[in-house]
Amino acid sequence: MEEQSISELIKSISAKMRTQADSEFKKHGLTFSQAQVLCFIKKQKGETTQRAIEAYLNVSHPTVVGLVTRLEKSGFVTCSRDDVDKRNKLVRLTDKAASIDKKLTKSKAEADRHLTESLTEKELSELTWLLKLVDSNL
Amino acid sequence: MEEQSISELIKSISAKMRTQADSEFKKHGLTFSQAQVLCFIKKQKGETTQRAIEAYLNVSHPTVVGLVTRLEKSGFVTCSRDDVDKRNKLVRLTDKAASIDKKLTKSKAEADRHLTESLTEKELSELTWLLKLVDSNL
DNA sequence: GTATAATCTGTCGCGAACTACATTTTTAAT
DNA sequence: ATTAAAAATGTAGTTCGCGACAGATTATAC
Repeated sequence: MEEQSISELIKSISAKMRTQADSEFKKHGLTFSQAQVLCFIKKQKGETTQRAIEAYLNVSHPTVVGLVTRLEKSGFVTCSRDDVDKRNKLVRLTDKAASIDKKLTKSKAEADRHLTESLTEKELSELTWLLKLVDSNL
Repeated sequence: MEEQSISELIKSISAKMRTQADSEFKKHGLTFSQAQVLCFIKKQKGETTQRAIEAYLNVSHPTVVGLVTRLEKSGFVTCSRDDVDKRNKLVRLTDKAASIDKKLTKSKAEADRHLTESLTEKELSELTWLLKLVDSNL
């Protein structure tokens, strides 16, 4: 209980956060990771490649394959080959995904709010800055 | 790239950290989570229950079942029923686990060091304090 | 003392993440 | 132009994490 290392702390927070976020996104038939993907595609104006998702999420490519496959199966995206560069797989939002976009943004904000509700504005910006520093050096 | 929320930051750091830690512990035939379990049992003087592991790691009980099962299979722990309270499953370190104990502690410290090498002492203690605050309010 | 509730463990099915290996396509080198 | 390297995706197999449900044991309430 008492002596938790920084690695263990981050792991613990991350796990709890994901569990709560998953439960929040379950309303829409999504997980936190899947919602991240949808929001990213939206930012890319509705179309992107798996490689770009991989770079954004900082995960390995087999992970992205799994995410996109499940999103396609549940009707949130459609996929096709890029005719210009056939290595690329284009991933596009469906109307179904576009229609819940605002709710997703709201749920994401809610997840963040819940995570940091015990912090003051100053503490939050301090924490954000420190985390970005750690992240950029990994 | 630019606007990463705090939830996404923590997720990203946690994933990278775990990947690097897993690779560090691979030398001993272990994962980061498994090493956490072994270190906890050691702190409990070599014997504990699954329930205690669950509380320490902050994970669900099916997760612990899996961890303990795999640790047993690879010979780091042995299990038996508690005769006093037959609901409890006692988990004990084997000689094999005890013999690498110091190396594990070292590897854990190394994982932490790597995670925070970009921070000053002051920043590190500030970060630790903030993370503990967030964790305790989840 | 018996019924009820709480506790601990187990199983099932799933999502997400990894590594390692393979395939296809494009780019670069010579 | 051929060959070699790089890039994007796919597959197989493993671990870790979850929720939901079930079983066995202990504690509690009455």
